[in-house]
Amino acid sequence: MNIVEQVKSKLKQEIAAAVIKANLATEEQIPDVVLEIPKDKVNGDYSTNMAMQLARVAKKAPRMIAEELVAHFDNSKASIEKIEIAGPGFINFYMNNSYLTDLIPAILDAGDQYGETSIGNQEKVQVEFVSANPTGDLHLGHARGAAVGDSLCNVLAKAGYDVSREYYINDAGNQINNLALSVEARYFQALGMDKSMPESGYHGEDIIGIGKKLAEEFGDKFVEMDEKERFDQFREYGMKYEMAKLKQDLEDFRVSFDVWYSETSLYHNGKIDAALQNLRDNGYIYEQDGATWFRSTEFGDDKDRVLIKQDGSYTYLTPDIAYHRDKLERGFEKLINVWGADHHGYIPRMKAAIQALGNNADTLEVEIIQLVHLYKNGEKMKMSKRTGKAVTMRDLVEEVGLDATRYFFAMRSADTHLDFDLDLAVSQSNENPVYYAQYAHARISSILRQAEEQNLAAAAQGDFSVIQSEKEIDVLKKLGEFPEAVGEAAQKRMPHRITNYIFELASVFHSFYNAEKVLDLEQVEKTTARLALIKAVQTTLKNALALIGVSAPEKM
RNA sequence: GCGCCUUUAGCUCAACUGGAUAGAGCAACGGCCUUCGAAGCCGUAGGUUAGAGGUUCGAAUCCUCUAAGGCGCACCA
Repeated sequence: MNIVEQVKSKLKQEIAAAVIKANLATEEQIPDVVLEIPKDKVNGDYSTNMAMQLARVAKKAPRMIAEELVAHFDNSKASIEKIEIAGPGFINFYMNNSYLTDLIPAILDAGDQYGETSIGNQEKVQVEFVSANPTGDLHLGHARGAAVGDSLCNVLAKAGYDVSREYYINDAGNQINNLALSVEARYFQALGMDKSMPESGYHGEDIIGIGKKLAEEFGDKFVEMDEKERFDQFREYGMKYEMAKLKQDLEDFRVSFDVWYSETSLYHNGKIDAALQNLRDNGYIYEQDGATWFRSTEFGDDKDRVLIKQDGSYTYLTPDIAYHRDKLERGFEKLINVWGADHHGYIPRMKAAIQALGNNADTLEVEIIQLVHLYKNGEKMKMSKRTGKAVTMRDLVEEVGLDATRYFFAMRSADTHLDFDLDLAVSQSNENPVYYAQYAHARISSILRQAEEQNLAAAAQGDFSVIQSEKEIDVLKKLGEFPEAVGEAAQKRMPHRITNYIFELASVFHSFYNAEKVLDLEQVEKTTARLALIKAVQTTLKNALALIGVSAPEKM
C-alpha cells in the first residue's frame, strides 16, 4: 500500500468511526464508505457521500447528518486541513498534501514494480484470447482482441493475479479440411493446372503463397500422389505454415502466450470422452433422433444443444466443453474468454456447460470485443474473410505503426463498436493521441539528459518539502493514483482505464512543465527535488505504457 | 420474430458502475517559443446524454416502452 492508499483507508476508517460516534447508524447498518476524488478541485481532495447514504437509515436530512458527522470527526488523525459540507450533503476533505512527497522516493525505489498491488490475491486466472482459426491471416478484429486481451493480462498480473495466457488452436474439424483443400487448389493452380477452390475455401493471399511455395519446393511431386495422402500432407503443411505465421504476427504485435492448446489433442487423450461421461453422470445428457444432446436449457440456454451428431462426429461445442473442463482441472479459479462479438450467442451454452460440470456460472467470464470498422478518406472499408479482402493485422501495423495501433485499441472500452480512422492513426502529428503520452516521456528523458550534462542528479531521498506548488501537487496526486487505477482496471476487466490514466498523467505533467522550470542552477535543492519528481513521472508513464504494450521512447 | 451490444458536443470517445456545473481529443476561434523538446500549454465556443414514462434526496448510469444501427439465433466452426 502506498502512502496515498494509506491515507485514503485511514480516512475511510475515520469516517466510519464518526458515524458510530455520532450515533447515526450501527456497525451493521453502516454502508461501505465511498471516497471519491471530486471532478472539481474546489470540492476538496476527497469527498464522501456518506451523509446521503445514511439519510434513509438515520431518517434525517443529509445536510444535518453531515454536520453531526463532521462534529464527531477527528481531524487530527488523517492529514486533514479542513472539512466542508457542500451541495446536497457531500462532505469534502481538504488535505494537507505535504505527505504526498513521500511518493517520490517510494516510486523511484519501486522502479518497474511501481503500480503493483496485491488486490488479485494470487487468484489463478486463465485468459483465453485471439484463438483464431489457423486458416488465414489475422485481421482487424483479431488485432483488437489481441490488444485488449494482452493488456488485460498485463493489468491482471500487475494487480496481483496469477495469470496464464492461452490460445486455443482449432486444428480439428471442417475448417482445417477446407484449409487443406484450399492449399491443394492453390498448389495445382501454381503449377498452371486447373483446380477449383472448395465451396467454403479460404481465398486469402497467404494460401496462394503456400501453393506457390509447395510448387516451387516440390514441383509436381504431389500431383500423382494418392488423394488421401496428399490431403493429409497438405493439411499438415498448411497448418504448420499458418501457425508459424500466426505466432510471428502476434509476437510482432507484442503479444505472447503461455500455452498453445491444441483442439486435436483433446481427441487423442480421451478428454472428450471424459467430459461427456462427466456430463452424463451429472444427468445432463440424453439421446434423441439419433443424436446425443446436452440439456443446456437447464441453465437458461434457449435450446438444448447437440454434442454428437447423427453421423457420429462431434459438434464444435463438444471438444470446447472438454477444453474448459480441462482448464478447470488444471486448477484455474477463474476463466476469462475474450471473444469476438459474432460469438456472443455462444455464451449461454458455454456457461451452461460450466455449470453442468458442477461449477458456478461466473467461474467463466466472457469479454466480448465488438466489431471494428476501418475508415479511410472518410469512407468505410469493406472486408470479408471469405474473399480474402480483409485488412490484415500485419497490414494495419505496417501502415499505422505498432505503438499507435496498440494505443488505439487500448484506448476504447472493448464492448463498444469501434471506428478506426486510418488517416488519424497514421498521422504523425498532434492529432494522434499516442504521441501525447510518448512525448511526455521523451520530454522528461530529455530534461534528465541535460541535467546529467550539468552534473545535476535527481535527489534519491531526503527533503522534498520544496515540492509544493499547485501543479506539482497535481502531478503527485496523479502519480499516487496509479496502483489504484491498475487494481480497478483489473477487477473490472477494463484495461482501457489504464489508457485514460496515461493520458491524465501525461496531461498533468505537460501542464506542470509549461508552468514551471525544472532545471535551475540558482536553486539546486529545488532542481534536484524536481528532477526526482519528473523521474517518478517517467517511471510511472513507462510502467503504464508497458501495460498496454506501447513503448516509452527516450527520443522521438 | 427472439436474444445480446451500441446510441453522450459537428466527428471519435470518456465519465471512478447512482453523485456536485456530463469531460477529453480532433475540427473552429483567440493567445503563449532569442530560457529545460510547440508532437506542448492557456483560454473561448460547442449538450434537453436518441425519445417517452418510472424508481429516489439525486439518473448518461437502474426498470419499462419506443426508435435507429450492429451482431447472433445449426446435428457450421
